Amino acid sequence: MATGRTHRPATRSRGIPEATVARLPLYLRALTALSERSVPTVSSEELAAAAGVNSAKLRKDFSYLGSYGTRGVGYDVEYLVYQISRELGLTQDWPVVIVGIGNLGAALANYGGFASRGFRVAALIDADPAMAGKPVAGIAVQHTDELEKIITDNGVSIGVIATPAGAAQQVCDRLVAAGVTSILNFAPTVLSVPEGVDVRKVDLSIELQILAFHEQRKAGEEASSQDAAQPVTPPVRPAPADDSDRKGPDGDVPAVMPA
Amino acid sequence: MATGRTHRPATRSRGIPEATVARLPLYLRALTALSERSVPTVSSEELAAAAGVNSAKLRKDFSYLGSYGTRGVGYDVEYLVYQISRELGLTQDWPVVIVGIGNLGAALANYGGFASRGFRVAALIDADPAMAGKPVAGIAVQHTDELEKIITDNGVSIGVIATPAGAAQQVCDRLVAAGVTSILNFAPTVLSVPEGVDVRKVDLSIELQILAFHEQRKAGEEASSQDAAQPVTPPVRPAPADDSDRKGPDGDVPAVMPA
DNA sequence: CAATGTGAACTATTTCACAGCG
DNA sequence: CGCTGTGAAATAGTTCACATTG
Repeated sequence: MATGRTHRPATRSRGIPEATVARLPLYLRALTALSERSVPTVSSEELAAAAGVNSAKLRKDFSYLGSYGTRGVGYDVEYLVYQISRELGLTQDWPVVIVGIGNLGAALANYGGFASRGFRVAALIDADPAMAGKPVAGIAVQHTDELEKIITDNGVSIGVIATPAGAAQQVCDRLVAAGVTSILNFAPTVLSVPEGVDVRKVDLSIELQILAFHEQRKAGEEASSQDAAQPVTPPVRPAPADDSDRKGPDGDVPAVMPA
Repeated sequence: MATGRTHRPATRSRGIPEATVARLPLYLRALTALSERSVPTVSSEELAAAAGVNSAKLRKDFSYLGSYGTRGVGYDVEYLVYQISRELGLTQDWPVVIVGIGNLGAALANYGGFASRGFRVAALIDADPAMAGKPVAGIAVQHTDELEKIITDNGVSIGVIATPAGAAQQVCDRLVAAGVTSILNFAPTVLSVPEGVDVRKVDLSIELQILAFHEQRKAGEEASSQDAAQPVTPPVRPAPADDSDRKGPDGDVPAVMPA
């Protein structure tokens, strides 16, 4: 350390903060809806409401892209759709492969929003020989053996992994070796990839667990202590010298419960 | 402003930062894997590597839960599994309903990770009368008419929306009215919910677009300008007085490009 | 004069670096 | 002596509030 720049800056991309990038698709979707209703212009207030953010944030976000609004008027819908699309790289075609055509993979292949903006399902790949040749969403599934060739031939740079967790890292490695540099991972595993490869994950059970956390809190606000049964293994302190040494998160209240 | 506390603090939950909460499921998964391999203890370094974060962050995260480690040794795997499970509310049973049993809904219903930790699919609900009674993942699909009754009878507080975008808000409203206070939304729409209801969204096309953004940047680093064809509508400036007024994001360089 | 664009203030999150404990 | 737990520093992200402008 101490060498000035750390391992990887990686946070801002081209001056555009990551948090902003993550919201651009949201704005784009709202704008597309307006465009379809032939709305010519929107104010930051209106668009922000449609995208579910507040207007100051939206204006700040847009300010990173440039000055695309008109003071006193708002933003030209069509123009902004184009600008954001371009910024996101959606004015070009992205061939995508989906690996793992189980329930989820098939659902993804059938998902309309896939094809809509710039993305095109170039191939469906599965390890099961029995799947090979079967059409899913109008595309014949190909065997994993073909993976490298498919990637190369189609110039695929984005791969979607919808395999079981056990196969994900291996598939990932092969995708990366074949030239894929962006991966969307639906398998419940942490993928390790070389520098320069982006991974985003979509994880149902993580999302549910986060909801459960907040849900539990809500319940706890009404009835202070625990309520439901505890069907899970009881808490056994590993091997402390004493017994009354657990330090709670707030302050230093010992193991004794007040209520 | 000036009134001290703003509209809603909402950020920290019970002293635990939201960012930390979002990582707890990751730690839990890594710990569970260690537990299955009968590993008794882990250091923050090892666990962090398994979870794909850095060790300082992990230790800080755990510090919000309490002091559950042993200096010089590390963390007791079993004990930590329990503590995190409890913190996340996974020591209780969460009945969940899935609304919209299309490709995606079926995939979710079949997803093993669902049932694994604390979550139980209480019902599958679909608006298509033809689906009613059909078994998906071993559970008979019920019609939307039953929604309210199902929620009430099963004490469901978490709902998963896997309907088409057009139906999502309506379904959401009904879920909330029936008592659901946490929603996991797979439909590509912004849901509006009353205060006190949590919504998390999982959105394939947003994730892809974020990847495309970074992918485009990578390509741009090698060949400076654009490369592929532009099959989308050209950029037409709405109605400015002049023509050379676009202000780029960086500094105040006019429309003229140097290279 | 309504609505953008943006410095400045504030809040959240990450990272550093090291004291302190088992 | 190795590893946790944590203040303090650094970075990132959000919100305020208002000058500016079409």
